[in-house]
Order: sequence, then C-alpha cells, then structure tokens
Amino acid sequence: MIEVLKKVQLLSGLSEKQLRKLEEISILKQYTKGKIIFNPSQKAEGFYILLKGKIKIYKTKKGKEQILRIFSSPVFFGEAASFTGENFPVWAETLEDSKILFISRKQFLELMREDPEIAIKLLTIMSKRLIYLTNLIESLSLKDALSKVSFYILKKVEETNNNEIEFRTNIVAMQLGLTKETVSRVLSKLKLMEVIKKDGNKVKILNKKALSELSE
Amino acid sequence: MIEVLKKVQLLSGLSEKQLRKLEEISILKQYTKGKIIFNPSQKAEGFYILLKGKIKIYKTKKGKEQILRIFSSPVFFGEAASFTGENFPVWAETLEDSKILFISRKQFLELMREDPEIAIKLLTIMSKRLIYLTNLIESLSLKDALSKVSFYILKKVEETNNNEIEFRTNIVAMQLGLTKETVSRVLSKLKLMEVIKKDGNKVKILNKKALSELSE
DNA sequence: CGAAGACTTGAAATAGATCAAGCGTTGTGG
DNA sequence: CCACAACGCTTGATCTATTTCAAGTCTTCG
Repeated sequence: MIEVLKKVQLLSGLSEKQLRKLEEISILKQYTKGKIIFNPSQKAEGFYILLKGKIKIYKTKKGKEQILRIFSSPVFFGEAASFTGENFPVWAETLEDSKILFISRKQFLELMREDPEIAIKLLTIMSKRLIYLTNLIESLSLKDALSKVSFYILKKVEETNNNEIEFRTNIVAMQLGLTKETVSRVLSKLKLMEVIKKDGNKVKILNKKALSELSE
Repeated sequence: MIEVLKKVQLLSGLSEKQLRKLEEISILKQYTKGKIIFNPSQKAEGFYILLKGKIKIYKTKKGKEQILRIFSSPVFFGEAASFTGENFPVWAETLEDSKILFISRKQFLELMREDPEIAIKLLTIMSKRLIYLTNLIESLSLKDALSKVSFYILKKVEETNNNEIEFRTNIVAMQLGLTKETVSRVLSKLKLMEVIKKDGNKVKILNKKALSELSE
C-alpha cells in the first residue's frame, strides 16, 4: 500500500517511516459502485484518500444535484470539512468500486507539526481547489449552455492530452448545472457545425479553434 | 499598525517580534473607492491584507459580473493565487477608500517555516473559504430567485447579529447571479408577504421563520 | 434646484427546464 | 445465442423563470 500512498501528490515528499506511520493510523474501507462515503449530516472527523476507483463530490437541493468535482485515484478529499471540524458541506459517492483510506484529523495534525513542509504542500493543493471552484462559479453563473459544454470539452481535452474524450451526457449535465436534454441538444448542434464527432460515449474534436471561440 | 495586524485572524497568534518583521517586509498602499487592486492578467507574487476599508472579489465574462465575496477589514485576500504562483483568477476592487498591505509569498513562506502553527491556521481559514464557495455554488445553481434572496438576507442577519441589514439591490444582485430588476421584484414580493420591511437602503426582518422556509 | 444615480414596474423576448415519446445499445437470463 | 428489459440518449412540444428593454419615479447630494 505504501507504493500507492507515494503516488498521492500530498504525500509524495514523506519518508518511508512517515508513510508507514500513516498506514498505521489509517483505516481502509472498500466500497462498491454507487455507495455514499459521507453526507452533509455527518461531522467530519478526518479526511479520505482514494486509493483506487472514482468518486463524485456533489450538492443537492430538492432532488436536484450539482456535481462539484469528479476525482480519480489516487487523490485525497474531505479535507476542508476536516479542518473546520464541522459537518461535511457536500455528498461523496463512489462512481466505481473503490478502495478508500480514512485518516483522522488529529493524527494528521501531528504529522504536519512534525514536518511543516506537508502543511505547505497542503496549502498549495487547497489553493488549487479554491481556484478550481472559483472557475466553476464562473462557468456556472456567467456562461450559456453552448459555452459551458464547449469549455468542458476543451478543458477535458487539455487535461487528458487526447483529442478524444469520454462523454456521458448525464454526468456532464450535472457537472455543468444543466439537464441531460439541454446537453444533448448542444452536442447535436456542435455535431451539425462539424466541430466535434460523437461515437458511442466518446467525443472527438474536429475543430479546436472553433470550440475555443464558442467557449468564451 | 501592529495593533491592526493583531486583529487579522490569521496573524493573531504571532509574537510582537514576528509582527514587527511582517511590518518590515510588507508594503502599504492606499486606494480610493472604485480602484482595481489586481486583475486576472496579473501574476500573483504575494497576497494582501485589508487594514481599512471594503473590497469586492469578482469574476467577469462578456461584461457580466459575478461577485464571489465582499470583504471588510481586517482580513487577508489573494492567498490562493499567491500559493500557486499563477495569475489571479479574479478581480479585486475597493468599494470604499482603503488601506492595503502587500506581502510577498517568499517572505511569508519563511514565516510559516519558522512557525508551522501559522500554516495550520491558514489551512483552517482556507478550509472555511472552500466551504464558503461550495455553499455559494449551491445557492447559485440549485436555488430560484426567491430562495436566493431569502437565504441572502437570513445569512446577513445571522452574520451581523442585527435584524436590520444594509441592502443595495445592485450589489446583492451581483452576488446572487441575478439582475437588479429580479432582485427588486423578489423584494417587493417579500414586502407584500410582510416578511420584511424596506426603508431606504435598509431591510428589516419581520418574520424570520417565513424567511427561513422560503430560503430552503 | 436640478442632475445623476438608484430603484421600480410593466411588457416582451428567450434560454433552458420539463414533459413525453421513441430509438438504440447493452447486458443478462432463459 | 437470442430476446427483451433496462438504461441512456435524442428529439419535439410546451411551459416558465428570469432577462432584457423601456419608461417612469424616487432619492440624494453638489
């Protein structure tokens, strides 16, 4: 397991000894697809490391669901609530069978006091998450459906360095704060404009320039 | 000035000596109302402490403006971009005449290595900001106009511990991702329902229970 | 006092949601 | 290996909340 822990950005600078200590103080849980890891009625006593699998972090209101992030292993999550010690502000749910490590706040604080560089590394990661949310707010509140979808595809292409990306209408809709119907219609438009091509659950970019103009 | 620095939550645990050091390495700037402190074309070399005054943090897209936060002194801001060293993701602008301190990232990192408790304190504050943005996303994407405005008023009342709050249609609209007309109409409805009373730029809560039901 | 700015109100326009029906793909059990 | 149920996707028609445009009123402050 130590090999997996090393791959988590936050923990990459830790010594073998520290990692072994971390392994000791952590609790391993297995989840099948579609299971809730935590929800807003729970108090956060620590945070989680996703060793294997995929999860979604989301908010709900009157049955409506807004996905904030989708994380693939290895990555950690639940840290914000962990530090304030309040309830989780969001839901976390597995999208695939997953292996997840739980680490208590108290123990992790100790680790940070021993090695302040971890705290500084964590600050950098949380800064990135703040900026991510800032950009999410921009695209949720200032863009129209066509821009949102175009921007989404473009960002995915850049992230994965591949101009063919996975695209599930339903999931994308929830990330963009739209309905599946709207996303489907926008996608048809983009196909008609010959900006993209769709093949099963894959989307291929045909005209990147046009796409980036649409996403402004 | 040291007295003011002590009032900043982040710095409240620092010794006199550390504060004096901080004062040495910082640069004081004065801004009149309506001035831009930074914008997304600037690279972040450090962060800011608002000693006196009021600022807004916002995003823009095609002339539309989405306010993310309004800060009153004393408080620090710009820290997320500062840690990643990238461009600021947002605009910062004074809403009143303000006194602002600039502190370079490098110097502050030194301070944190000397005293890891500062890093931990900063983590807590950034956690709160993450949660704040998470909740902002909820109210921007999952609520309708009536809920948004009700929720806004309710939160303001709780924050200020006063059941009469300042309310400027235009500013509130931009914080809620609505137009001033929509906010004005919602407010009229709330007045008609005898949930609130408006008097100049003050809103007084008449029926808190009804308001909290509307804000769900 | 008058002008500029902030707020209100109405009518029309519109983007996206919702409702409904049909289509295609996939995977499971007989 | 086929059949068919289940699920995701598409497309059309309608509905609705909010925006936009426009005009008028109120406020305040030099």
